[in-house]
Amino acid sequence: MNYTIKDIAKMANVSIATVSRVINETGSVSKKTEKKINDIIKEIHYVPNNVARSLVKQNSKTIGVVVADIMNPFYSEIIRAIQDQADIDGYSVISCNSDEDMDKEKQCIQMLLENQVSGIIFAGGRGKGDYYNAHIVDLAQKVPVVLADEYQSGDNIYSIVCNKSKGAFEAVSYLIELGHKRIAIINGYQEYKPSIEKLNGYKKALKEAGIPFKEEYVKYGDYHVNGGERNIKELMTLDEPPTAVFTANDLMAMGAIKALKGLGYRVPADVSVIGFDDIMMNEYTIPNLTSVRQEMTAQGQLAVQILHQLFTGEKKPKKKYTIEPVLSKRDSCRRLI
Amino acid sequence: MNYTIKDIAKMANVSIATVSRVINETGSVSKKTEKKINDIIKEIHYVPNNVARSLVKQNSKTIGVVVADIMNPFYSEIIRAIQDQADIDGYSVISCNSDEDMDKEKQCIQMLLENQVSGIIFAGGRGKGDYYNAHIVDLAQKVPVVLADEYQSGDNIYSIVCNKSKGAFEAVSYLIELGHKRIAIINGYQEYKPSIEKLNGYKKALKEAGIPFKEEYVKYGDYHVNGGERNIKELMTLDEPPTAVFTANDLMAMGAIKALKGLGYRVPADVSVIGFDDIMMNEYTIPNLTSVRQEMTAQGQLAVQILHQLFTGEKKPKKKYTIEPVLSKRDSCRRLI
DNA sequence: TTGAAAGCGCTACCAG
DNA sequence: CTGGTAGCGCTTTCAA
Repeated sequence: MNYTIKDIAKMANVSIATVSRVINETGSVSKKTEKKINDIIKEIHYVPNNVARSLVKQNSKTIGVVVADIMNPFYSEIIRAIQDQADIDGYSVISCNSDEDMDKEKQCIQMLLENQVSGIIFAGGRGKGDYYNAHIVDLAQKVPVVLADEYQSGDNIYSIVCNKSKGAFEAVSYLIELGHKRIAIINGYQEYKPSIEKLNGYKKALKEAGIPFKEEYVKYGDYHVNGGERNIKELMTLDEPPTAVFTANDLMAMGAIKALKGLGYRVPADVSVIGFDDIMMNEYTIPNLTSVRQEMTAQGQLAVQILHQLFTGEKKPKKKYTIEPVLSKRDSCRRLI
Repeated sequence: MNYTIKDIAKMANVSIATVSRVINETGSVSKKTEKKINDIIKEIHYVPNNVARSLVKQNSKTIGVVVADIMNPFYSEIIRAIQDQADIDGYSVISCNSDEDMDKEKQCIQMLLENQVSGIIFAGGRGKGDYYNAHIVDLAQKVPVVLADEYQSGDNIYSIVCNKSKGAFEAVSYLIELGHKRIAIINGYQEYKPSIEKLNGYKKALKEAGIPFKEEYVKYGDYHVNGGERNIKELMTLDEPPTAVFTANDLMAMGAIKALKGLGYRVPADVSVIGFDDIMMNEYTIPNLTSVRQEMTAQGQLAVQILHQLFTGEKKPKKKYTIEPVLSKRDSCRRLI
């Protein structure tokens, strides 16, 4: 059986109002009764009922999180950061997976709303354009929304974006610095906003170095290992196969490395590879993958902080935050000899 | 502003009781009023307030999950399975990370209890012995507890364990089958129950094959990459270095592979390596790691099903379920020539 | 410094 | 088939 403040009140011969006061340290209570009540609380291992509290306070102190797939290391890291920051700021988090499926995403949102979450964080993988975001704009009328790794304008919507164009630019510039001129890109879904940005960064780096852009060095994959394998194989059959390749995420980079080794190329001796996202796994692969880091931890923290600022009103958050990418140099790139 | 059943009642000119009836499909309501109410619900996008419902029903339909670290791929997979199954059975899940720290774990539990979770699932990484589990036994008086990948007796506690001894036995037997005789083990924390089981399986396999057990082939690591690296380096300095090594988890296997390559050995040509857990990452490493799979997905599903059976009373769950390990053969082992 | 009481949104029981 | 209402555990206002 679970004790309630009513039980405590009876045991201490005071009213429930007084008990509530000492639990919440609100209002004044005599030292004596305070001690008595606190002793009882300890003795019976009283656990306050957050459900009741949420109901009366009209505030659940709970944050909802929607990600594509919690098993994907990219999202695991964001979720972990969100949970840690939520812990610090005093929120619980309920999370769910959308698998980038519209219906599932709507189901997630419904579940979170039913649970009266105070705000919802969406983390990545939803850049399917305006149509896709229409329901987010609606949602934001009910509850503040934070988009991590994506931008959407609208009332009550806050965005955290990573400068992907710059990330791509730095990655490709680094390859150029290493002496590479035949640099390919295995990009993400074509016409997908992040892909466009990455392509822009890629082109800009080439342009600044005076290297002509070649359409045949541009491929599009599906962010999975297979996409990396398939595309690198095609690239290596070109008359002038690339000596370096930049991929839109790390899994495709791994696929590329795998395929290259299969074809008898050495990485990085023959071909340099650089990925995007910098998932934890990169420290374990062989060779350790050089990658563009999007600071997922910072994004997750910031997402919670934005909501917290909103709830407490202590600070008015910006509508858009930009996180600068960082190049994590490891062992998969080498100077062209 | 959020609508409540009161609003709906007013709009439909009925009592809130009637509205509640159509929402929950309980009690009889005339077709006509039912339609009227349902129309209004749709029109105003009514979202039921689960917090209020939980309070009166004394049942939150929420499950709490405590894992060591959601970023660890081993746990991500369990969490994902838990979330999927919870979705099917109609529960929300609140999860938190303990980092295998006793205080943090207790904090997690407190948070979950405050949120009135109907049951709590602990997933792995807590096999620190009876002392460590004392508070779990207490907890189980308040709420049913499921331990995934661990056993603990006690009232209201349900366990799912993987037969680790058998897993180790099969792994080592497989190496023996491939002709290896000098087989080392890089185990987990010494005196840690899973480590003891794995060592037993290892010994049993050797014994059945008539291969003498050698103490010098037994090492203990910390489940991290470094542990694998350090230990394999020591092993390779032996007069008779092993031709195959079995590690207690996959990260140590990766560390071992990395160190072996650094020392100039080829994997699997010179040394075969086999891991434990079979995390998703294994499909991406080079070579793909052969590993003992613990069916985390099945464990997560089962954990939720146990709770569900308990809540509905439709079936009395067993106190202990055993999941049989499966050897995932990949590319990191080769026949000894 | 304290208590009584209203009420958060909902379910479930009892009457009609 | 429908409505009135008690009450889930708690916070908060108003009085005392």
